[in-house]
Amino acid sequence: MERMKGLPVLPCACASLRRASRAITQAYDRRLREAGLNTAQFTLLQVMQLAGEMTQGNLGKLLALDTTTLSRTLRPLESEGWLECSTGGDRRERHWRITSAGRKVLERSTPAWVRAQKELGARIGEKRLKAMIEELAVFADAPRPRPAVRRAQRGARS
Amino acid sequence: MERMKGLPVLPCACASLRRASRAITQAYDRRLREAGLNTAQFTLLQVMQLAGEMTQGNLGKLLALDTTTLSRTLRPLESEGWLECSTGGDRRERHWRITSAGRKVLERSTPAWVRAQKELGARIGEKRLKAMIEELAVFADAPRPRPAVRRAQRGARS
DNA sequence: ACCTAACAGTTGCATCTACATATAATGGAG
DNA sequence: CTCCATTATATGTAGATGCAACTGTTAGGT
Repeated sequence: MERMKGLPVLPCACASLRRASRAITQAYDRRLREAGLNTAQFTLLQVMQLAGEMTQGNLGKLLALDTTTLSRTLRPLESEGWLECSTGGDRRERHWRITSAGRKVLERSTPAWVRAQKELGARIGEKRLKAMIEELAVFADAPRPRPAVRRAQRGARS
Repeated sequence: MERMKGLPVLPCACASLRRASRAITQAYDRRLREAGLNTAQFTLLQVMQLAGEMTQGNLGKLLALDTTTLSRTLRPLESEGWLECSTGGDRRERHWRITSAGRKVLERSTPAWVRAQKELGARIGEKRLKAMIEELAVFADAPRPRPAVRRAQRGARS
């Protein structure tokens, strides 16, 4: 009674997630493209706007993104002058924040994002969309990056 | 009452999906790595096993993957002898199917996949995981690739 | 039969993503 | 204070992903 047909349910949770992620990303990218951004860039700006200053590592944890990935995806945004960074007391850390230019780009592209999200909400149902968003946060949090195993990896045992 | 803390809910459905997708993919990849595969490859084998022979285009629709992506991700699997393809009556099409070698690799790696999925189910709850998988199929289907707009794109109007 | 639009897949190019490894900075044990 | 494990980030390398543009094939209208 929900849908006559559609894509088959995949047995693998990960494949299901990746498929949906690709499908939705394509839809959002098409909208955001009008604003000259892709989803990854828009997300970084939006999150930095909401979260304020953050270290690169914490941003990675927040987005479940490898720090090494951020090293490269943040650089273009810095070059554009949308984000900036400075070192804190700990000189290893990079503290990132959005600039006023970045806020301007974010504002300018937000209507495209709203449109994408509204279109999705219209198809799925706003309530259902909201439920999904909240559930996804739980899933993103579920697989902790293995607290064990890591340290004894190459620690000189000899 | 659900969880004391965890990752914050993101406002963007797409960002939520992408974050969860990255997090879960990393977990599955760690398990599948023991078997010498990554999630994308395992998914292709698993789907081809379940779906039987398919054209590249239909496989793309099934997985919400661009055909051009499949052109490249399928090639290594063909080189390994895990998938094979032939042209049908329509000589444009490539009909793909899993080989017996592919089935063997799939069988060999399935325990690692089961372990990853079990671990996720243990954290989230089996019921909740199942519900999520089903809901994700609906989401993957939601954003049809805009039937209109496309054809009149570069059609010689002059 | 012919012509043209639509279609299936490939290739060029760009970005995202992550693991292994390297470098620099910190902090705790002695 | 010195040494070494840990931490934060960068770089090398490699795969996934998609769009634009291209080639070859099919089908429909004339």
